[in-house]
Amino acid sequence: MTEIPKRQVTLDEVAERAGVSRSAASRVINNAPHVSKAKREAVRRAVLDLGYVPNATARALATQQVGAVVLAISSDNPQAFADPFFAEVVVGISAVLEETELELMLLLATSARGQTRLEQLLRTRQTDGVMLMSMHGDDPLAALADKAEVPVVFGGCPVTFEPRYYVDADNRGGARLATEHLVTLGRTRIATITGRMDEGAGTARYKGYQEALAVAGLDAGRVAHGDFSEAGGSRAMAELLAGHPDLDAVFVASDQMAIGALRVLKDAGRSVPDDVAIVGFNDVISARHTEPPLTTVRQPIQSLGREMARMLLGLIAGETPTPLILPTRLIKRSST
Amino acid sequence: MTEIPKRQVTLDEVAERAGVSRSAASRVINNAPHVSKAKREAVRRAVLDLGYVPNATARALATQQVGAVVLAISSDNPQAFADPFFAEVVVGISAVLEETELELMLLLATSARGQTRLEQLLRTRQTDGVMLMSMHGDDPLAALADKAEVPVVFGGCPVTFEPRYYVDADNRGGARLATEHLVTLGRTRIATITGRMDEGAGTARYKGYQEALAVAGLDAGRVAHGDFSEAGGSRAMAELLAGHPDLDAVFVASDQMAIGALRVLKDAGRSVPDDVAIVGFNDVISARHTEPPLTTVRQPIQSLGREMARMLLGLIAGETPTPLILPTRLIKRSST
DNA sequence: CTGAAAGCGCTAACAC
DNA sequence: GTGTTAGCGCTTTCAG
Repeated sequence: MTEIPKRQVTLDEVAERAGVSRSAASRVINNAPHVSKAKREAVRRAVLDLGYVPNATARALATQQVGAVVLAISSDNPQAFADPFFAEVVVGISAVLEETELELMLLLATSARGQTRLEQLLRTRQTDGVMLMSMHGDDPLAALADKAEVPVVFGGCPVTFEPRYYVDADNRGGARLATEHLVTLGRTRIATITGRMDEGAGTARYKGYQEALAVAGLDAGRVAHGDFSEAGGSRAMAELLAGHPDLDAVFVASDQMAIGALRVLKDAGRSVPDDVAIVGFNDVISARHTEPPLTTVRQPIQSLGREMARMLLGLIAGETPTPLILPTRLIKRSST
Repeated sequence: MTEIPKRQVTLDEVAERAGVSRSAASRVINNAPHVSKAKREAVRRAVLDLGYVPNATARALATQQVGAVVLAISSDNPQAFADPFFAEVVVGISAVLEETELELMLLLATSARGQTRLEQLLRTRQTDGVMLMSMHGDDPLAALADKAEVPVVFGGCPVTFEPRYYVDADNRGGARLATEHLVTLGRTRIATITGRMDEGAGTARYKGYQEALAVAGLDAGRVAHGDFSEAGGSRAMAELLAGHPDLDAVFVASDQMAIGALRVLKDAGRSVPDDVAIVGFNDVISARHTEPPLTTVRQPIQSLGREMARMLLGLIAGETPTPLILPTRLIKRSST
């Protein structure tokens, strides 16, 4: 570990030390052509000796490229980000970005302040690109983002429109998978607890449920709406039990809600899976530890992050990527 | 929503539009003194008309302040960040930063590349400050960070040294609380599953366990080491059962590990809490859904994030904060 | 109170 | 292959 230089070492110092002009030094550092081998070496040594690291800000100002992209979560609820889901997305994004020179900035746009910040980010190109996850349907920022000059990739597809660039999990397919599984098991009175219907994931999963039942010729009328939260799942399950006491299976649009539903079922004296079979969605860690362990649909969350980052990189490089739908698959455990 | 200006609007344009000099415009925007009320107004209007937003990069170059701080997670395991713990920390940090002009950059320094990046960040003041969570004990970066010119706040206290500035949860106190609770319940053969002993949280919790047993005059010899993971918890529990079959309680240093331990106990035919009482640590969401629900020690994770951010802000402002220990408390559920 | 001028550190045309 | 010269957009002395 070399000593820590007190002040910023400038390119001029490197050039002087190496006995070359500043432009030569600059060329070497950005390994551009038109520099003799000798000077190249001299500059290299000077860089090492002096511990030179280019000033990113100055470079950004000169090149008009910021060197950073932002992951923006636009939500009306500050706690939304606490969902382990995002941590996984971030891991995926970060893995891809680590191989580039780009930094990752995180923007939790929940207050009016944050929203304004995100808006400015989109208007003024203070970032090289943004990955946006918008958590409620009528988010005006989402529409604005899709038209912004700055490259924007959506994580998940908003319910109100289809963005130019996005990557999403196959929510509809996953839901169909889950529901078909219930059908295969011989269940005939299959209910569903939906997620928020103003989120793309919520509507898509509901659609998948309907499709599967239509194909099987079964009634898709046993529906209660939740909000992806555990408490919401409990509420919806109670509602279902009251309105459709005959149900023998439930496709629940998220594991969190399934956990809530499980408790209500238990309190009502219905055994899972004997009386009622349950399938969740997401395969969060706790899905393995419920009683009984939850059959659920797994979506490749880290891949989601990775692909978002890759798509953004492509966009920045001037490519025109096409939207990407990531496959989901059924994880069978004992709740069915 | 005003129209989106195509190009960057510059300060000069604002000045021209307002009919004042650039310096005057600049002063208004940074609300510095020495500007007549009339010009102030004119500039304000021009800003609004043109939709001017200052170029952060240029400003950063001129002021030598980046306008961004970084949260760096230094770890040997890329998956470490997937722990919901971090998501919560980020929520806390973000809440504080939202009230400032500072952006948050996220650096998951897991590969050699990331490590280098973090190192450079510390050497060259390319950031206004860093919050560092170092996930393994002998991290050379941690020591380097503590001596860096850049303001650095630690999240959690490393084992090898005490940083100048850090905020941590009261791990030792929490562990003592948990263990004392077991003592109060009349348990006398109390074992522990520790976390990684190269992390501050691991050693501190172990120390708390030892202290509580010393005070009670009980034997603190029933120890197995885990690594904070669920699988590690299972392994350690099996080891404990083999070596100390007489145990009647276990203080487990994390909920994840407790979940693993619970399963092993169940497989071994020991009932919880009748045969063996269990206390975990962290109060993660899944702790509420284990069978039986887990008694655990809650630490204020979001506060941890908030306080880290506040401390960093103080440091940047030139203050000299003192380290902060956040209180923990026991959450009683049915596993004890 | 006001404006001109000199940078911040780097890149990129442009002539040689 | 080489160095000189303008900037990038903003802040900040410094005279007036």
